[in-house]
Amino acid sequence: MNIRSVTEKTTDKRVQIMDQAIELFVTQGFQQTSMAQLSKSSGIAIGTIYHHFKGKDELIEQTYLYVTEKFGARVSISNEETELPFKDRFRLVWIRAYTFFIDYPNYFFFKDTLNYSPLVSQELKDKGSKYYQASLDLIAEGIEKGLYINNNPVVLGRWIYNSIITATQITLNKELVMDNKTLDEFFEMTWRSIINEK
Amino acid sequence: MNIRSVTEKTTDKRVQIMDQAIELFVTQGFQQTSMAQLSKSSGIAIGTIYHHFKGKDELIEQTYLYVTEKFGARVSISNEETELPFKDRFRLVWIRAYTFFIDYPNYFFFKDTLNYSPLVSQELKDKGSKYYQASLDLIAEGIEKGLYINNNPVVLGRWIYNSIITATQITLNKELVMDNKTLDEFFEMTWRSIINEK
Amino acid sequence: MNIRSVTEKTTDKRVQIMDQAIELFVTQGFQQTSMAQLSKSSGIAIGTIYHHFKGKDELIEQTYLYVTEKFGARVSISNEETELPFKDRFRLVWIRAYTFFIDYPNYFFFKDTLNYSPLVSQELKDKGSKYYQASLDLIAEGIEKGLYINNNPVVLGRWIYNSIITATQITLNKELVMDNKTLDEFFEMTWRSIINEK
Amino acid sequence: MNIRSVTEKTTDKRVQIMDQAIELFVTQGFQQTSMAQLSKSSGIAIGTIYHHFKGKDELIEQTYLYVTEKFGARVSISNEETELPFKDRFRLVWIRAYTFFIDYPNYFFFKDTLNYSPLVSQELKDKGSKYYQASLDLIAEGIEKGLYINNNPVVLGRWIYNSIITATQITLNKELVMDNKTLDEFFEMTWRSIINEK
DNA sequence: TATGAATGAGGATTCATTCAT
DNA sequence: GATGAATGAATCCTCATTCAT
Repeated sequence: MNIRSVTEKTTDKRVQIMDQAIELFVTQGFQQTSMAQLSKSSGIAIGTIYHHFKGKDELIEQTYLYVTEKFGARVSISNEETELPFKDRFRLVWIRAYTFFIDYPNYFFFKDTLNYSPLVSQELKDKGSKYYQASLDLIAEGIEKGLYINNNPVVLGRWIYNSIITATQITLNKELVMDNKTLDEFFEMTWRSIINEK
Repeated sequence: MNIRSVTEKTTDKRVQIMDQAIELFVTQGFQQTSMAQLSKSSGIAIGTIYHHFKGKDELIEQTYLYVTEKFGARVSISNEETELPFKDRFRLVWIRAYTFFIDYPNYFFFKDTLNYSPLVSQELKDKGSKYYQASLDLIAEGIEKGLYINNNPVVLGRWIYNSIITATQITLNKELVMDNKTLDEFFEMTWRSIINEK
Repeated sequence: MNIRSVTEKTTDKRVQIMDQAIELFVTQGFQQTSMAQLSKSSGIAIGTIYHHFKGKDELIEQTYLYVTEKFGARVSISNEETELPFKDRFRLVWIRAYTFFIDYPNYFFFKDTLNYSPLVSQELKDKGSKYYQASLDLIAEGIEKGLYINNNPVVLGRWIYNSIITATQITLNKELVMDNKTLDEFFEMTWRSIINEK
Repeated sequence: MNIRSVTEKTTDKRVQIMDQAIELFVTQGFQQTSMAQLSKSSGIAIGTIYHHFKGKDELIEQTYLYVTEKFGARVSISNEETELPFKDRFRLVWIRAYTFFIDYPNYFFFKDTLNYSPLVSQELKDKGSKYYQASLDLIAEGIEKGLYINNNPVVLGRWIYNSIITATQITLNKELVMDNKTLDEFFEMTWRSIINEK
């Protein structure tokens, strides 16, 4: 059971740098975070940062992949769960994505900001999407089975992802106390909006 | 019939500056756009820009209000339309918001980017929201009438706004040819997800 | 009698910067002279330097032209002198070039170093050579009249220029006391090496 | 017959490093060539380079001596040639210096650039000049015999060296096709300029 | 109002050198 | 000897802002 990872070989420094970078990026934004500040607050010499990452852009890109990989790991379906009914698996993934973001708000803000930034190329997004391929397969499965109203995978992907984002934003902004019941209502809102009712 | 406007007093320069600013902000981002470049590409001396706007931050804020006002103007319901059934008015607003973004992609990107930026304070957002108060009232009306499944105005507001954003993104990214039928399906997807079915 | 000049419009700062730059470049070399040091020693803010010159490279280029122009002005033949015999005019130019370098040793070192540097492109050299076009014409005149042994203008140009450089180096390095008699011997050495003796 | 050499003890690495260094220095300049790049392009770890040379300055100095030694070896007069007439020996040395530079253009550019650089101290130049002592002796011999117009060895040394440099530059810049006849004319131009004609 | 030269703090990046393995 | 990760001072350059005209 060999899990390949971007961070696998990394003993220390690389991950240390990225973890601190996320912290600062999220708090202050990309532009507002200087490499000097990252160096100081991580306790790692600025030259060392440049030894591990070609420049600020590469640092951001690598950090994006690092976070996306963690996201993908959380969101996957285990072997035993494969047998569950479609809606249950769908809910599982939806809820796991949501709880991942709630557990790691920084990762959420980091990822969310990057989606609206030219700092992440389409190429990089595609590379990152491999980490949560299983979730994309789930959408495809529904299309094959003719479960959805709209059968365009891009539309569905965005729509579902946006629903998770919205739930997360509301929770993190404390605009609503998100207990289990409310969360499930939210999920049902999403489900209802895409599924063909018999 | 007094229409108050951010741009009212402005004869020329102010609007010229903001229009060019939007162009550059959208193409290059806020940080990447320097005041010097704005001066050069607008043909207005840098000192003059500072006569009209205290600084870069104020320029961004004012431009945000300028765009938001235009958005609000488009999205409003006319007097004659007031008598239409709720769903029709709801659809009208939804479609108008969508077409506004499609007509002015720059305004869309500008607004969308700012939502994820610390450059716009909550205070400013609240100020801007007055321009599309009518749309918020529409949501409130639905709540009063008990039409929705979920009655939290914040959740509803975000959810609906996100649905418009998603449709716009898909169209502008040319991920889908958005003809009238497809667009209406998209609207129905949104409507179905929030409305209490009898 | 309108003399066009690179430095014509310049009131102050541009020339101040270039004069100080030459001083530092000659003493320390191009790479060893930082823009910060130039700013400090000239008393001109670093931003101002960048306001007048796009970057270090342009500063060096412009300074090269500035010096070359001064060189050209010194080396030219006045109207009255046009009537002098060829050898006298030739000597005039040779001696003037030499004394220019002796009067402005910094200009000499600056120009000499740049000749062996990739910092000055061929294009720029050609541009600069316009300033001493009259001297090049003098060489051409001798070729037409069949005075030289070797009739290649490039060879002649280099050879003559090298003779001036050599005399200058020896004088400035104080390897020899260069009185008028010695200098004239030096000139004759050059003359003899290129002229067809009847 | 013990020939001392800078490169004598060197098995491999030292010379490998210097050869690659010359390549880079000539192509890019001294400052533009970083030790890291030298390490990468030579395939020798940066730490190893520092084992063989104290620092960058020493590397340049040693490389200067390495090249100067090669130059000296080429330019020397063999035992059998000692009996030749003065002018023939003079020509032999002049031509050999020229062909050395043509054969090893990199060595030429390297040496030529360093002559105008503060990186090589007078002390080092003197040290290097031992490698071509025989050529300097040839000049002295001419002075003793009263062959020259000008009897200053420094003037003569520079003048002659400059003549070789000029010929080399013209050839390498392809400003002239340098066949044997042209080259000999060039040599005669030099000879004529310094020799007392009976 | 309008102009644009002048300012200098701050940012990204480079690179010679060291040292533990 | 050989290696290359780690260091941080130093460098070039940008840019929001001011102010005299």
